[in-house]
Amino acid sequence: MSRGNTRQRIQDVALELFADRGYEKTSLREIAEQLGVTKAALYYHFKTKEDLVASIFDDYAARPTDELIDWASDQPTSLETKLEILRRYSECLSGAEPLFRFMHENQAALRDLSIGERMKDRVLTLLDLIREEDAPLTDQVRCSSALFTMHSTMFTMRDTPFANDEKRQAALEVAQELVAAAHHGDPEG
Amino acid sequence: MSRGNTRQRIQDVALELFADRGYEKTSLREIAEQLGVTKAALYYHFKTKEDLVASIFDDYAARPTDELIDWASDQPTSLETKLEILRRYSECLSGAEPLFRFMHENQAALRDLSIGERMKDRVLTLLDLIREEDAPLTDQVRCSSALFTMHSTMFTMRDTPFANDEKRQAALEVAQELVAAAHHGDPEG
DNA sequence: GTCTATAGGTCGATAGAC
DNA sequence: GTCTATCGACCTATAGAC
Repeated sequence: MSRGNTRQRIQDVALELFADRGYEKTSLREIAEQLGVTKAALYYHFKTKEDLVASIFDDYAARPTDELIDWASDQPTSLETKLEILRRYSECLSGAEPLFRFMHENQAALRDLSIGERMKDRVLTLLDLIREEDAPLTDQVRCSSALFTMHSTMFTMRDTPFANDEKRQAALEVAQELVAAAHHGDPEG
Repeated sequence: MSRGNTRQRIQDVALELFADRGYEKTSLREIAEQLGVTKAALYYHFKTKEDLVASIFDDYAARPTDELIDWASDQPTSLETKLEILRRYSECLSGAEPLFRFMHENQAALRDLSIGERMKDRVLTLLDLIREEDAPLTDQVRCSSALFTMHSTMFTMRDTPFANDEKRQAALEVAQELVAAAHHGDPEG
């Protein structure tokens, strides 16, 4: 039962409950109960509730996203690079779907926590990498819509007859199309 | 000070706090304090906290959206109709921007409340009106992305040098473009 | 319509035993 | 590492006076 992986077991149970019921409605008592331990045991591994949720963010979202940003920063700012950024970001998302859904649905709750600001920083950095600074407003909307499309498609259309990977692929396609349209001006050609 | 408009003053202050600090973090005590009354006075006008937030939703979001849906249901399902639906929905959004932002950022908190389900119903109805049922997945993503683009553009890009109406117009343009692409198949022509 | 007062409960967090 | 026991703060909601 209780080996050296307790820390990660706490993270997993916490994420499941956070994503399912929301951050504020999930109490440390519930997390502890589901694990078969007490609240005090949680406090041995994590200093605070915020510390717990931040550690989940670090391990499952911040690290992969930072790697992507690091890679992208060394690339030329061509359309191909942008499309590849989207493709890799799509992979980040699918590797941590419950976490991203959780962050998406709990923006208000996370706003004052460090994780809210840190996630926002990363999305804005990605946005800077795929859009052109002096592009017209419509093109900027296309780029931010591209990122938002990938974010939201995983959570909406949940009761469609399509598989998750199909949806992710379709969202990526639409996102790439939006960025391509923003890259060389008018999509109608 | 206390005339017959107390009910709406409560709604306004509540919405402001809900949008600013989040639903769960806003207590009835705070709302009452900001109004210069006590919690008990709030309970005279609204049976519960959920009742209060539902009344705001009814007055500022449900009613305008239902009118739009009623109108749209009597129209032919042409591309022109769809584009007009988006245009009118954009107006709904701009007429109740703080409320929609609040709902967007507090999905997890509102999920178990009636308002969560009721908003979702309306968005799905709108989605049904602008997409084709047997369209390929990519086109369905385009349509849901169109709605999401309008939703999100008001809240993201908050520190851009563009005015709110400009952004709303740009979001509408991109949304219409997405639905047009979904309507007659391939956007590349 | 608004008040005071409080019931009845949950929360995050800590101290200290084992 | 995990436990029991508890603290102080805060919450929604209600009862009843004015």
